[in-house]
Amino acid sequence: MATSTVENYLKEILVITLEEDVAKVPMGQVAKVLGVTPGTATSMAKSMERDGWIRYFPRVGVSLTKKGRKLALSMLRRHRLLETFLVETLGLDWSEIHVEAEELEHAISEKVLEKLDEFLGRPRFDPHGDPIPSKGGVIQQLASKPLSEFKKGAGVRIESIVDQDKEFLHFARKSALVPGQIFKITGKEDCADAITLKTPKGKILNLGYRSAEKILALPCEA
Amino acid sequence: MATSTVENYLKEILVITLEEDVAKVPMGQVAKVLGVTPGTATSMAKSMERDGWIRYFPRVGVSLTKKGRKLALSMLRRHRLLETFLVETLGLDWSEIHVEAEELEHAISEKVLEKLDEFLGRPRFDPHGDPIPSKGGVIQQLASKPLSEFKKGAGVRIESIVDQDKEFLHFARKSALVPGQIFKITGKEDCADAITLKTPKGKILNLGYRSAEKILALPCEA
DNA sequence: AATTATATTTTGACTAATCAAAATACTAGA
DNA sequence: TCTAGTATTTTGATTAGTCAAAATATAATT
Repeated sequence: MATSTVENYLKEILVITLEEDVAKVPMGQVAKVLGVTPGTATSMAKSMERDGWIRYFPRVGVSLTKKGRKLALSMLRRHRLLETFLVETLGLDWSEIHVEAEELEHAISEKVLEKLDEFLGRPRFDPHGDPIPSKGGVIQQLASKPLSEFKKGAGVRIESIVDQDKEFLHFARKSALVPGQIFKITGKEDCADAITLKTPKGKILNLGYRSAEKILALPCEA
Repeated sequence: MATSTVENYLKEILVITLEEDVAKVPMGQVAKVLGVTPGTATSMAKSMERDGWIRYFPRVGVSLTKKGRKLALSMLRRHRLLETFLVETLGLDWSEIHVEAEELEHAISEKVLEKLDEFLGRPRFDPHGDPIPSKGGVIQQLASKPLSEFKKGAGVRIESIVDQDKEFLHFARKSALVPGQIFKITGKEDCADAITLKTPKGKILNLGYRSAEKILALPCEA
């Protein structure tokens, strides 16, 4: 049985490998996303390797074993289903759900999760637009990319917001930068580090690259 | 901030003081309900006293401080609201909800709890019939009533014995008719003026109405 | 290649929670 | 009152998870 600390480590390692498409995650990064000192991450890596959750390559990083990946996917499923529940059923604010789900995901049993999934109508995407892994651990990977990588004139549909920062999420929602929303990229100035978006209704929006990188989108008809 | 272990100790101490109407709970009982060794309960008592959750009287027992009682009531509220949710909304089986709520109660925030309460229509009793403490920490005590007034099939928990007659008290104790004891009413014959009770262990007990009127009980799960 | 900077690991220490088993205090019966 | 039995506390040890700071390895720069 994994402790909830172990569950957190596994989930974060999975998210990094999915997002950055790397095989091994360096210890520094593990320490950073989990908010612990590097030494702590190293000692956790050792005990998690001892228990068969991960493989640990000294001075290089860690990767998930089959067993570890399975649990990590289960945690991601819990997290995203809970976020969906918190928004859809309880009406919580978008910006609050991450923290709440972070706690609940360790306490909810497989049985309750299944009931919840059924109650929610077996959703396949969470409120951020991120895919919810199936019960069997299959996760649908989207070929979405940051807004900053689209060309001028392209039509895009927002898929997800990468950043979990409360203020940024709040701003995003205020600006209709939410999953499913469609925009046209009307301007792109590399020198000015700025992108201009336009909604189908004609509303104009300006974003810096720093922000545009945090918003993933798929190409679509404008 | 209390750890979830501390939350569990507080909640169990509260439940005992409510059910048995005592001021101090002996360490042996604390150890038993929490499933730990007596030594563990003692050392927890000391550290919880240090942190102001309880008062610890060596060789006697513990009682809740104002701060401890407040948190204990909040835990009881969480627990009972969650049980209600699990039964009413997700349709879990009655026999499963306790264990599930036991885990979730430590992970759910005040904010989510309020939303859940609202979603459930602010219920005042949980599926077992136990009262749900209000947000402000007020718990409605159920008015107990004589055994003779329950219906056949009801689950009851003995609250008190009205009669002070020595012989009757002796008989009551021999028959396990003591506060806290749980029975199911398996038979009720108005004509024969008789009630049949059954303990969880299957022991059968017959009482006449004259006696049944002297025993006060609360509804509870059988 | 030598030096500097950065990332990682080690070491030693700490807290919370637990157990087993020995020691102690209390209680009830003879 | 003395003793036997029960309840409680102590003691010493263990595990998980953490930090700070020193030590070490690797990478980058001159």
